[in-house]
Parts: sequence; structure tokens; C-alpha cells
Amino acid sequence: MVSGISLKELAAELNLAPSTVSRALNDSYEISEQTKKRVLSMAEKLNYHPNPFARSLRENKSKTIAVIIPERINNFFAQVMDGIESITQEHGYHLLVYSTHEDLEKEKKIVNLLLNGRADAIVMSISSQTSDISHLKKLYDRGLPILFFDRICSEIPTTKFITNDFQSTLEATRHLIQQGCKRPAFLMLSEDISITKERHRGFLAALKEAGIEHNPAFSKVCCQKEETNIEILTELLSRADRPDGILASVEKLALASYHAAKKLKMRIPGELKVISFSNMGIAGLLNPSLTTIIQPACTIGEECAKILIKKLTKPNQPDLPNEVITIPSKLIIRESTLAE
Amino acid sequence: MVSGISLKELAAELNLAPSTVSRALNDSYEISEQTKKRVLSMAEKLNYHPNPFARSLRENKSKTIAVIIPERINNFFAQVMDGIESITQEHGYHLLVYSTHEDLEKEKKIVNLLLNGRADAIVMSISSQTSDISHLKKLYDRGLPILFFDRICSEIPTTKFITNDFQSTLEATRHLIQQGCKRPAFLMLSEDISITKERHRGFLAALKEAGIEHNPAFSKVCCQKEETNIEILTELLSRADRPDGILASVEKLALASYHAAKKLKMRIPGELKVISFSNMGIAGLLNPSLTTIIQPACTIGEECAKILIKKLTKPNQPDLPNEVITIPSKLIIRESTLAE
DNA sequence: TATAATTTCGAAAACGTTTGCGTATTTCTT
DNA sequence: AAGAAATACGCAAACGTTTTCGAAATTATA
Repeated sequence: MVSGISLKELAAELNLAPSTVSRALNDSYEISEQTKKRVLSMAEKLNYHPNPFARSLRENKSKTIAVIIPERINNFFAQVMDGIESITQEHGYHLLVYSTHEDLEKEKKIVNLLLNGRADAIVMSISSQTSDISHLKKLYDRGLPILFFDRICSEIPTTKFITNDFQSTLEATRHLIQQGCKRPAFLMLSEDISITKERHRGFLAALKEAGIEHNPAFSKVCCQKEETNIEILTELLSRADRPDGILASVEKLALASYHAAKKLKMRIPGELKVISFSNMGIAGLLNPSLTTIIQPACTIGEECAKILIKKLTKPNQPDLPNEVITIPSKLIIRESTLAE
Repeated sequence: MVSGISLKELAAELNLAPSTVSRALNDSYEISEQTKKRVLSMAEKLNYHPNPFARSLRENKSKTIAVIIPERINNFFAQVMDGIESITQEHGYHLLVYSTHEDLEKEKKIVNLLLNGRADAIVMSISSQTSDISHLKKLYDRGLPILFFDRICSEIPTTKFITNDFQSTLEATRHLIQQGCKRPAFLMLSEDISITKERHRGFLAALKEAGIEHNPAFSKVCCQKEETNIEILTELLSRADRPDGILASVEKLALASYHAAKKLKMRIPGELKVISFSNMGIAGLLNPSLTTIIQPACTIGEECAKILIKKLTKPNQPDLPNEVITIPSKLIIRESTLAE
């Protein structure tokens, strides 16, 4: 009922063998043009649609790619998804999408779900809580092509896409200092993941370069809960020696900073300058407009998909090379970092 | 290689028949506790994972639900997705996600892709360009459970989730008028789709109620391109008898209004009041903060998923009833509609 | 014209599950 | 103790494809 007519039934209708019909539908050279026409038109007439599971079972591939992201309500990841889909859709691939909500346990469950071959490949960005990577190792050992982006897992030897985190944070921090910041703070979701480390490194390098001694308490690890983050930041900004600038390594932390500043009636950029990694389209409409480091999200998605499609569709492709591909971010200066 | 050991091989390893192993793994009453243990532990040891396609083929169901949305970079749809996933994941269902990018042709292609049973059910919000619905009819006729939310398709007799669009728009428009608006405008993406009609109806009702004569030119159909929308709005706001209030039926149109106002150096809310349907978390941080009608996105997603799961997992379930379920939106008043 | 080559198609196995049915062994009746 | 019932498992078919191999029928070759 739900599943329509089968190839076998279609063949019976045509007085042909299933094998012949299959070949005709797949445009095999072994079938005469005449019967091809006949088969095609009958298939059309009877509304035949090949069963994807029978095909997957036989071919041992699913024409499906799984994408695992830490959260959906985030412009960066949404844009990456769009980029991936734009390429995969052209090649008839389907997208299985999972969100970990930055939760390691959820990530493990999802990854285990993919151990059975449901997807031909995986592209993912690990959660900020992912320190143990045994589940990813298991996936890799199974031979499934994995591709990481942004939040990459260095221990797995495969292709990874990132932006120039060190360099862009370096420049962003330089910009803060140039605009008059003496005591910038760095906000992150976790100390463990790769990009945070890189960004932090870039931040510290800029401070050192400028001869600013860094207060370790100004490298702040935040969490998922917005309210908690606002509390953390309110406290940080209430100190006597409070920071006068903030570099948020994640969009949501910039917003928490705005909220905290609002709560404390602290003027941005007058008393506090803020800059953030973010792909928000409306950064320019915030009060004040937010200086951002924009990541080439769509391009990252497209490039991931291209590599995967190549690997999956061309025969005898080698494993994904163990390399890190860097695509530069862009600093967009707006009001939140203006010198007075 | 990629796909691990099969049930048959597992059975051989245990000196049991495949049928016995299958039953043991599925905890059948026909199998002794002792052999169950034996099978389970061996399955664990050999890292056995059942092939989902073989199972789908045999059972004629895929444990997969397809979700079709008009765009990803939209907080409402992202939240709905999260709501859906939170329920389906518990029941072992996978999510196939597609974005139409508000494009009817793309929507048709995607829908046709789902005609073959790849998904057990579909939950979707149609594109703003969807006037012809033959593709949806085809899907429905195939017997596939479909569920619509927000952008619903009235012609298909199935369950639909919406918010109280008429009522909330009525109240929002009343609010605009109360705050002093004499000539409010209504912005939409399309005249064709259901919710736009409802919202427009609510808008007009409030005007009538207040004895305001409506200028048809103030019911403006916009498009997908942000730049074009800004131009349209700039033009609208430059008229001698320009609107003094805007009700945007879609988030992106509110932002375009902000941009246009900025361009014209028009003060919000002083010279122009703005209110919008939107689930942006940061509406409160805009300049000025944006009065919004928040839709219960997460709840909508959860309810959709619950109904679907019930239909798919319980035996002998009736077809999804042809009814429209309404979940109320909430008006959050912020600065953008403050009277002077 | 006889043979080889080509074209066109069919039979059957295989992918990895689940399940109806049959059967051997054990346990329960009286 | 002999038959009935319950327990525990195996055989084989089925789901809908694709593909290997083989075999007709047609055409080209010598």
C-alpha cells in the first residue's frame, strides 16, 4: 500500500524478466532501445519507484550521509548544513541530521547508532564536552569515512576543515588592544576542544605581543545555560579589576555578555568592548552592533560535501587523507569595539 | 569491511540457526534464557550490529522520519526541529532533513524523492511559493502519513499544527494602534499560503475595529532577497503618506525593516513602530529591542513527533485525523513599539 | 553456407533480516 | 508409565533489488 509496485510486478506486467527490467531502468547497454522505452513508459504509468532498502542491501551503500552538529540554533552550523546540502542534493544523497546539544553522552549514543552502516559517511563537529573520543575511534576503525569541521578531533587521522583560528583571534585581539583595551577577557565553552585552544593561543599571543600581562581569571570557561553564563559574566564584570574587553569564542557568549552588561548598566563599547566569533546575520542590528569574526560556513559545508561525494562516487578512491584544511575567517568591525 | 559481521556469521560462530539468533536478539519467548545470554554476549564480543536495510526491507519500515522545512537559518524552524528530535530520538527514529529554501521546484523534487518509502512519515512546512500542491497530493495518496505545521496545506486531509495566527495578529495590531499607530503596514512573503492569509485577516480586523481605513498598498508582498526587501521597504517608507507601523509576518522582514529605517535615519519606535513574528533569542538585544510574537516552536515539534510516533509504533492506528490543532503564540512587548 | 560474433534477454543467486511452520526434546498430566 | 502439553530450536521462504552466467536469436564473417 504505502510502498507501491515492485520491480518484479512491473516485469510481470511487461512479460519480461526482472533482470531485464532492472537493466532497462539502469540504462544498461545490454538492453535494446525499444524495450528500454517500453519499460520506462510502463514504469512511469504504474508509478514505479525502486525500493531504496533493497538497493542498499544489495549494493551495500545507502546514498545517505549523516551530519552531527552540536546545536541547530546557531547560524554557523545552519549555514554549514545548507552548504553541505547544496552539494549532496545534486548527487542524490540524503542527509541524516543529528544534534548533540553539546552533550557527550548524546554524541556517543548517536555515533553508536551509525555503527551499522545506515550512513555511507559522516561529517561532524564534536561537542564542546567531548574529551573521551573512543566512540569516534570505533567509528573510524569500522572504515566509515568521517570528516570533521570546526570542532575537529585531532586524534582521528582523516580530513578536517577549520578556519584560521589562531590568526583571526590574534588579529581580533590586536584590534581590541588597538581600540584601547588594557585587560581583555577570553570566553569559551570548554578548554578541551581544539579550536578553543587555538583561539586562546591567538588571544594570548596578541597580549604578549602588546606586553600585557594576562590574568588567568580572565580566561573564563562558561557553560550551556544562558542564565548561568550571565551570572558568571556579571560577576566577572563586577570585579574591581574587571575586564574592559571581551573576546567571545562562541556567539552565545557574546550575547550573554550583552545581557550582563545591560544588567550592570555598563556601556558597550564605552566601558566594555565586545568581539565575537559569530555568523549571525543581524550582528549589525544589535545594540550596539557587534564586531564579529565571520567564518566561511557555507564554503566549509560545500567543501566537506565535495570531498565526501568524490570519495563515495568515484571507484577506488583512497581513504580521506589525514590533513587539516584551513579556510580563512573575516573580521567585521562594528560599533561594539569602537574607541571612545 | 565497513559493514561488520552478519547475523548469519554470528549464528555460525555460535553453532545456532540464524532464526534462533534473530529470536534471541529480539528477546523472543521461544528462546531459553541460557542461549539468550550466550547469543547476547557473543554479539557483544563480535561487535554485531543488525543491518538496518535488511530489516527495513523485511519489515517494510525504515524507522526514519523526513522533515521538510523552508529554511534552516530561522530560529522557529530550528526550534521545531529540536522539538521533533527530542521525541523521535527516544523511540529510535532517525531524521532525514531537507530544506526547500522557499523554492517550489526544490520542494517538488524533495517530495518526489520520498515517494519510494525511504521515510515512514513526513512532517513539513510548505514553502511560501507553494500554490500548486499536486506533489503533496501524490504523497498523501501513496498512504504516507504526512503532518503539516505552521505553513499548512489545507487541501490535504491530515493533522496540522498551527498557532492562533488570527488572534495573535489581531492583538499585535491592536497593540500597534494603542501605541499610536495610524497607518500600520503588513509585510508578508506570499499571499498564497494559509498562515499569511490568517495573519492578514487578523491585521485587517484590528484596523476595522479601530475604524482605520486600510491602504491596500500597505499590505506588501516581499521576497527572499534581503537587498530587494530593503529597497521595497525603503520605497514604502519614503512615501509622503508612509506607514508609521509595521507588522512583519516573518522574522526576516522585520530585520529588513530595521535596515531600511537605519538607511533612512528613521527612528524606531519614534517614527516607526515594528512588531514581528519571530523566535529570535536575541530580539531583546536589537537596537531597539524588537517586540515579537513568539511561536511555541519546540512544543509544536514535540506534538508533531508524538502523534507520528503513536501512529507508527502502535498497531492498527487509524489515519491521522483531518484536524487543525492550535497552540497559542505569545506577544512579548519590547522597545520597538513603545509610544513616545 | 557454415561458423563466428554480436545482440538481447532470462534463470538464479545473493545481500541480511524476520517469521511461519515443523520437530525433537523435555516436562507435566492422570 | 503412557500420552499430552510445553519448551527450544531449525528449515526455508520472503522482502526487492542487482549481477553473474548462460543461452537463445540475430547479424556479420569467411
